Amino acid sequence: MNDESHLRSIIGDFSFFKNLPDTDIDFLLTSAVIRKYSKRAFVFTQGNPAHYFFIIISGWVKAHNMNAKGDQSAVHLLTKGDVLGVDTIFDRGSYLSSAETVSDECQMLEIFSETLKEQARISPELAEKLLGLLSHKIKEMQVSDACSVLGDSSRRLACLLLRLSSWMVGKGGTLKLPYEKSIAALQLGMDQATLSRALTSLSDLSVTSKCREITINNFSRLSEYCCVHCPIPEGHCAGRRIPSEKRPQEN
Amino acid sequence: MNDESHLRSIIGDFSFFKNLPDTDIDFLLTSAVIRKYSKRAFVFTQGNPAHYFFIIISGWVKAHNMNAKGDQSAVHLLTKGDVLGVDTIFDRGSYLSSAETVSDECQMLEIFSETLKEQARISPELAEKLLGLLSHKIKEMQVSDACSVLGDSSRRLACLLLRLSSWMVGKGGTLKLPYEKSIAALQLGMDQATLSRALTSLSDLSVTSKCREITINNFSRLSEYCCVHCPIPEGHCAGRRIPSEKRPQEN
DNA sequence: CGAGTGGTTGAAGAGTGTCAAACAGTGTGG
DNA sequence: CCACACTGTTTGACACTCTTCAACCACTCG
Repeated sequence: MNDESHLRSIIGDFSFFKNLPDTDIDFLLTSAVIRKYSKRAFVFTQGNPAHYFFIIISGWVKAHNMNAKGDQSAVHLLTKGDVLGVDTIFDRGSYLSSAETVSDECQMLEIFSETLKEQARISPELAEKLLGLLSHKIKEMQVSDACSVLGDSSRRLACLLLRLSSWMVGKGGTLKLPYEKSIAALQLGMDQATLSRALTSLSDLSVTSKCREITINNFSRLSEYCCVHCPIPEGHCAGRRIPSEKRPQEN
Repeated sequence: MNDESHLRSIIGDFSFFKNLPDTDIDFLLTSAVIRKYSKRAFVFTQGNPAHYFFIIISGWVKAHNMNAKGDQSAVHLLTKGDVLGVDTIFDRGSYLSSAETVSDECQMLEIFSETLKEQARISPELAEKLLGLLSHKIKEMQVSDACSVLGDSSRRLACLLLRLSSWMVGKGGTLKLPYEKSIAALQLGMDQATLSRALTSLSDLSVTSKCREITINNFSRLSEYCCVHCPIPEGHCAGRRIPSEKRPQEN
């Protein structure tokens, strides 16, 4: 399979390209490449000029800022279908955060920023797609902000587990944490030791763990434990599992 | 002065309308009104359908989420020139947070969402303006996220003071806090009592206060105290006052 | 004057960060 | 096969910051 048809077969999955006119897709792909990264590779670094934006094809990427002493903040974890760096194109021109892979076999679709910007000027559909994308990103930031004020560390961890398991159906199940616990601790803004203790304390809510395999026996019980304190309104957080009779209606 | 010319005289100041074609402005203003709010009025409430977006003409507005128990989170404070609710138009259709005025004499320019969306589809200039606006909002959220991990409460307060005084020139000066200290505490994610103590502790850095009048005698000294711990790269935070030759080396 | 609001201060306790040691899993090399 | 190093994680002890709750103060307004 040649590069061109390989690209096309992959992008069919991604919501970014859904409902975009073929002319837009064709034009964007003229400058697009797929690049592979190993674990702990930097995709880009804060402060550097932003020539590309990225769509994650596989793997997990940590977007973060780092101060002079190496402390990290504003850690967001992104995966398949998520987008990196669009916000730089229309405001800054340099990356505000760094992006570093935290899993093996990360693949990114990389598109030249100027191409995107150019095409957005002549395609209302692309422009609207990007507006939706940025709006969605703002929403996600608000959701993860909300998690960080949920109260104690156990509740914040519970919130993360619920969001990571939002694709799972049924009453409970086992989840493989897609990245290291120390990374999850960064994401939650707590110390690694605190996360470890928080996970232990969740055994009261029948959450058990063995290495990175975390078993949640009762999603709705966990959800009642933390989502009750969450300020995000109904229907905006996929993690929430409070049984439907307890909330008005969900879509 | 009639409504129409009054509107036009006001919007000249706002970056939102800068470099927009007259046709766009004309069309947007067909549905625009200016509304006044007294202190502690809700502009909109989380979860409600988003029919309007807002440009703040004067006053300060607190955007926040509230959980079932009344605890607030994700508090952002906005003022003249800032925009409320654009992100809802292209992603959700309902407000994710609530907006409440926190100062007297708040005036908002209110534009019907559908009008904006419609016009953005046919005007590349407007679409690009909105893309820039959303990108900028993402940046601001990242900056305020960064503030919240600056370490202890004194440093977080110092960060806020520097950002609020970023328009001031010279070595130091006196700033009138534009909203109540309890609101600032919410914004910084700390208790009101903690903020009060933090402000006292900043007297070591010759920051003094009398009610809402806060005097900072030495911006760059304050900046060295907190910005050194900040992960936001050079040139992205208006609050930073560290002379540029000093930055590279630390610790 | 009393009531109401915004802010300060004090004492006590909970929750976290820090530091350090210990442990488990993996890969390497003899 | 074991010894060893290396990394990721857990656990314990301790210090410290922040929240909580309370009383109190300063100021405004009827």
